[in-house]
Formats: sequence, structure tokens, C-alpha cells
Amino acid sequence: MPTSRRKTAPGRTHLAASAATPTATARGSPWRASRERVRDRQVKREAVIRAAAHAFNRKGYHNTSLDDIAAALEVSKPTVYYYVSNKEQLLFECFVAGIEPIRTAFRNARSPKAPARERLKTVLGHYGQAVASEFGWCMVRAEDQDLSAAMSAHIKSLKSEIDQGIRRLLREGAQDGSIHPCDPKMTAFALAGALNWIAHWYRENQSMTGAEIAAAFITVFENGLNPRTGAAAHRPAANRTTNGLER
Amino acid sequence: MPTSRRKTAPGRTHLAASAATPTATARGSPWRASRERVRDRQVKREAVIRAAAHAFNRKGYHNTSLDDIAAALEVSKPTVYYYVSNKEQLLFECFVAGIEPIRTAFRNARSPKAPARERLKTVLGHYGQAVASEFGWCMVRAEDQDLSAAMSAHIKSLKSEIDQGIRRLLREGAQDGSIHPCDPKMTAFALAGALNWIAHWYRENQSMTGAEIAAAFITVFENGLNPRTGAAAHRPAANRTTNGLER
DNA sequence: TAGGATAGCTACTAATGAGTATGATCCATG
DNA sequence: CATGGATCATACTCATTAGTAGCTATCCTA
Repeated sequence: MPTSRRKTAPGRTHLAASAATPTATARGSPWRASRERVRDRQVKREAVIRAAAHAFNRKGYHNTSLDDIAAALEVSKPTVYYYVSNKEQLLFECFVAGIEPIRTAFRNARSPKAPARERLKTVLGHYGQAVASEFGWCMVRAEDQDLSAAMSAHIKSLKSEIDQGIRRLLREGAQDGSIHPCDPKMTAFALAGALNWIAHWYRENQSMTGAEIAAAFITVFENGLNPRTGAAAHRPAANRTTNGLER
Repeated sequence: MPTSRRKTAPGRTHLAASAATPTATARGSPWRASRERVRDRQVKREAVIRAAAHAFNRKGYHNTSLDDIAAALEVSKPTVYYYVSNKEQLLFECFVAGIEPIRTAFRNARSPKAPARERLKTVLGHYGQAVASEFGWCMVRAEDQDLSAAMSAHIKSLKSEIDQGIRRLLREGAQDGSIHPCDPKMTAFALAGALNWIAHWYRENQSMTGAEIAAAFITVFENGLNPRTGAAAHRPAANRTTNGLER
């Protein structure tokens, strides 16, 4: 209940693909670069959020203090508060940064120009990459217990949107025949859960890229465990088509 | 580093199926039962751990204070410390209580009297139930960031044991022909991830039992997303055989 | 070149919560 | 009946940390 009078609301750019200006490198602190103060609020704000995501990744939300984040940027704590209203918002911004690419992937997969299975594969590929990204941990682990009622509801609605999107594609696939008929709800839970869990082990083992993991998972999902009696018994060689899923 | 001189080490019964003595009901506090002090350390200790698991479920580890747990049991905080050396150990005990049934399921699935796929199904069924149990959240979410190095290593080894068990069954299934050939590592990640994630949504939606969820997930895993060209195109009606997975 | 807006720091407050010192009470046993 | 161990409560200590008050310095603009 900090009654912050600061107006940090505007400036939504959803720090998608690194910063815009090449003056400040995405790695490291924009403050560190030069002694004179760079007057680019947006770049610095994104740097704060990135630093927060990085710290949350390593130590967890509750074990990270705002002093830690400030120290990583080589500034003081009030400077962090100058760009962000509180710690909770920091977590929220990380969550949004993680989930946003998934939402755009869904928007691109709406038109039924391809069979639903192919569209689902593409979406799940982006999903897996998002979970393996620097914001994946925050996206997956942002818990309503740590957030105010309003933010919790906001996050829950965004998550539900993703869930409903997967279910819809599963239903469409059952209709156009490209997906084995299944219970959409449970199947969506299983798919999302498997992908979400990537965030838990990816930090420890980064031997594969996010795209590779996503491709491997999709192969598992497609084939299933039961042995195929007919043709197509072998998996399609971990398809390296790189369907727009660069990393 | 609280250099606790208390000797709370012995008395490992791994609170499996509720308490043994029927004097104290499993629900509620053994203290509440009678005014005179019941002299059964083990029952009370398990009640403390259950109360901790319950609180961690609802509010998360970091948002739960030991005062909360003590209040739920209607005792004071030093009483809790009389049965448990610190908060970290409380989380650890919840983790062990959650993972122990899975370990026994694996031990029972070792002898190759049945095809590996059937054994894997049974194990995954128990796995799903464990995740949906009162200790599931703690088991799944016990993070090394919140634990000392020793406990973190212990938990990691237990988790690895489960992981290796799944991989072994997948390999055996590929050999005896009961499971579609796959990458054991990635497939095990996908299976465990999907099941682990149950803990995230089960609290909010308990419309199904753990056994039902496990059965539904297994159906998804078995069939896969690709449509089956040959026979057995329909899923086996969410088999209600209740293969020893009561709840 | 004055004045306002921007950007930042030092040094605090206030609350929370883990863990403990100390002592009271109960019970079994000799 | 006393005595020692088991059990539990009151009332602390102490460290951490979110968030702020108040001040300083810099830049842009009129």
C-alpha cells in the first residue's frame, strides 16, 4: 500500500527483441556505459526489467531484493523505483514480456490456411522458446500468491487466453482430421504443462536451444507412446525445417 | 546457520497414509483434541508437517510464516520448533512425503513381468496422484534456491532418481516393442513436466480426482496428436479400470 | 540565464519474520 | 513426595528488506 505518486504507467513497448537504440548494449547496464546520463527512459526501464528477470531466474522472486537488482545495474535502489513502482510490478512486467510472443504467435495462427496441426506445432514452438527465454521463468512462475488481486486477475486472464487458444486448435484439428480426437481440456493441460516445465530444468542444462527443445517435445507429442503399427513408424528425423523459430 | 542443539533427527516413518493411532484424527490438530498433553511425538510431528504442507499449498513457501503454521495448529511457534529444527526442514519433509509413494511405485515396477508400457502407465498413475496429493505442491516446487546446499543436493538426487526411472522404462519399452521408439531424455522431461504441472492448477479445480487426471493424461501420452490411420483410432473410453490407483 | 523537469543518491522508516532465552507446567518414576 | 525429563508459552533478539523523505545535480528551454 505504498501510495506511490510516481506516474510510471506510460511507455508500453513490451521489450520484445532487445532494445531499439544501439547506443546501449542489451547486455549490461545503460548506466555503466557512459558517465554522462543517457536520457532514454525506455531503454533504462527495459534494462531494469531485464535485470530483474535475470535475478529472479537465478535466486527466485522472494530471494531477490531490490538492492540486488540495483547493484546488478550499478545504481541505487531509489533509481530502480524511479523506473518501476514496486517489486510486484517488476514481476508483472517480466511475465508480460515472456507471454507476449506467445500471444502474437496465436494471433498469427488464427487463419485456417494450414491444417490445425501445423498451426499448433508452430504455436507450440514459439511457446517452448518463450519458456526457454530469459523471461520464461518469470512467466511460468508468477504466482497469484505473490501478487495483488488486480495483477493476479490480469495474469490469470492472460494465461487463460493461451489455454483457450490451445484448446481451440485441438478442436479444429479434430474437425479437419489433422489431429487425433482427444479431450481438448486435458490435452491442453498436458501440452502446456510439459512446455512450462522446461523453465525448471533449462537453466541447469542449456545444451539445447529453445527451438531444439520445442521441436523435440513436439515430436513426442505427435507420436505418442504407443507403437505405430502402420507406416510412419519412425519420427520425421527431428525436422530441421526451422519453421520461423530462429533463436 | 542456527546451530540447533535439538535432536529431531530420529523417528522417520514418512507419514504415508495418515496417522496410525486413531486417537488423534488426521484432520485438525492433535493438541486440540484433549486438554491433557498427548504423549505421542510422532503423531504431532506429522501434524506439524501436514499443517505446513497445507499452508505452503495455499500461500506459498515464502508467504507462510511459522507463526501461521503454529496458529493453524493452535500452538505457539516454539512448539513447532520443538518438533522441527527449522523452516527449511519443514519444506524438505513435505517434499519427501510427496515423493516417497512415487519411489515405491518405481520399486514395484522393476520386475519385467509386464510389458514396459504397462509398468510405465502404472508408475505415471501413481506419479500423477502424488502430484495431486496434499504434498504435491511442495514436492514439485521445492526449489534449491530456498534450501541449503546439503538439502538441495539431496532433493536433486531424489528427483534424478525418478527421472532416470522413467527413462529406463522408456528404453525397456522400446526394446520389448510396447513403446514407440523415442528420445528417452526428452520424452521423460515431457511426461514428468506435464504431470508436475498438475500441481499448479489442481488446487483451483478439483473436479477430478488425482487418479482420473492421471488416467486422462496417460491417454493423451499414449495416443499422441497425430491421427491414427489404422485401427484403435478411438481412445479406450478413459479406462475406468482403477488399476490400483484408488484415492 | 533563470526555472522547471529529469535523474539520481544518502540515509532513513517501518514492518516482518526466523529463531531463541527463559521459565512454567505436566507426568512418570523412585 | 520430589525430581528430572518432556512439553509448551511469553516475550524477546536480530537481520532483512520494501519503500520513502529529502536533497543534489544536470539538462533543456524560454
